[in-house]
Amino acid sequence: MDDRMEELLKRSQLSVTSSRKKILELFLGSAGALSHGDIEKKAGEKFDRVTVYRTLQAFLEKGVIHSIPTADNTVRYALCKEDCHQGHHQDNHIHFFCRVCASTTCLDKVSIPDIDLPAGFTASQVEVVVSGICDLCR
Amino acid sequence: MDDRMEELLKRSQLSVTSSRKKILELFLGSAGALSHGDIEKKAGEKFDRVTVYRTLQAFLEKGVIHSIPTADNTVRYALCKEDCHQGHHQDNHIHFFCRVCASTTCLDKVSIPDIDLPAGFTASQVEVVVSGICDLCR
DNA sequence: AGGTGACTGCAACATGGTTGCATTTTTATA
DNA sequence: TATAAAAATGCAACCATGTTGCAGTCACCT
Repeated sequence: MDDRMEELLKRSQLSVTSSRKKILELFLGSAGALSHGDIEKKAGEKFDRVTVYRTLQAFLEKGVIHSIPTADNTVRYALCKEDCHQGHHQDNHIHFFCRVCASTTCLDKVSIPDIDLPAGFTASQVEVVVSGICDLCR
Repeated sequence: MDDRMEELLKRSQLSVTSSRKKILELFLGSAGALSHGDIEKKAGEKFDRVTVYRTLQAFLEKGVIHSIPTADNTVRYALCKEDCHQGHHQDNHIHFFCRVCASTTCLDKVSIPDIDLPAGFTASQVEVVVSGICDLCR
C-alpha cells in the first residue's frame, strides 16, 4: 500500500513526502471525489491549508487527479485512471452528483455522447455532470 | 425598453427598483452569461455588493435567470426563456464556454442527449458544459 | 554525509459570499 | 394622494476560500 503510493508519486515526477502520501491515501481510500474541505477534515488537522492547496495543484499538473465542477460550485478532485498523462487528461467520462449524500462519483462506464454544435463553434472539452440520487442513497 | 423590464419584474412578482432594472438591463444588453463580478464592473460602482448578491438571488428564485457552472469555477447567470417558471427551470440546453474570450453562451438549439446511467442511479438534472472556441473568436 | 532544490508552514493578504440591523424606497390600502 | 406596512438597500462586520512571499525544513542526488 505504502509502496504503491510511493511508486505512483515517483512515476508522476513528484518527490515523496508525508503530506503527499497522506493525501494520496485519502483518495485511494475514498469511493467518490474529494473537495479541498473534505481533505482538510479527513487529514485531521495535520497539514497546513496551504500545503493541501499546493499538493492538489501539483497532483493536478502531473495528472494524478482531475478536477470536477459540481452544481454546488465547489471543485472536487478524483484520481485519474492510468491513461492520464501529465497535462493531458483523458477523463472522458461523466460525473454524478448525489443530492442526498452530496458525493461525487466518476461514472467510468458511461461515455459522453457526441454533441452537434452550431456552425463556427469548436469543442475541445465536454463536461457532463448529472445530479440525482446515487445507488447507495435510494 | 424600460416598460419591458418593469413588466418582466412585475410578472415575476418582484418589486420594481432601480437596481433591479439596472441589472436586468445588463442581462438584456449582453450576449452571453454574466458572473457576479461582471455585473459589479458593468454597473459602474453604483450598487453595493450585497445588493447585487441579493438581486441575483431573487432573480434565481423567481426564475428570471438561471445559474451556469463553468470550468473555471465561477458561477455565471443567464436570462431564462419564457417557459421558465418560479422555482422550476426549463433550462434544458447546453452551455458553451469560450476559452479565448471567456464568454459563456446558452446554446438553445442543441438539446441534451439521453444518458444511460448505471442501475440504481436516478437523474434529476443533467448539466452539459462544452469548452472550446466560439463563433466570434475563430 | 553534504549540498542543492523542492516542499512545508507561517503570516499576511485578496476575494467571494453571508448576516444583522438601521434607513430608505415600493407597494398596497384607504 | 397620503399613509402604513412590507420589501429592498447600504453599511459594517464577519466567515470561508484561495493566493503569495519568505524563512526553515526535508527529500533527492552524488
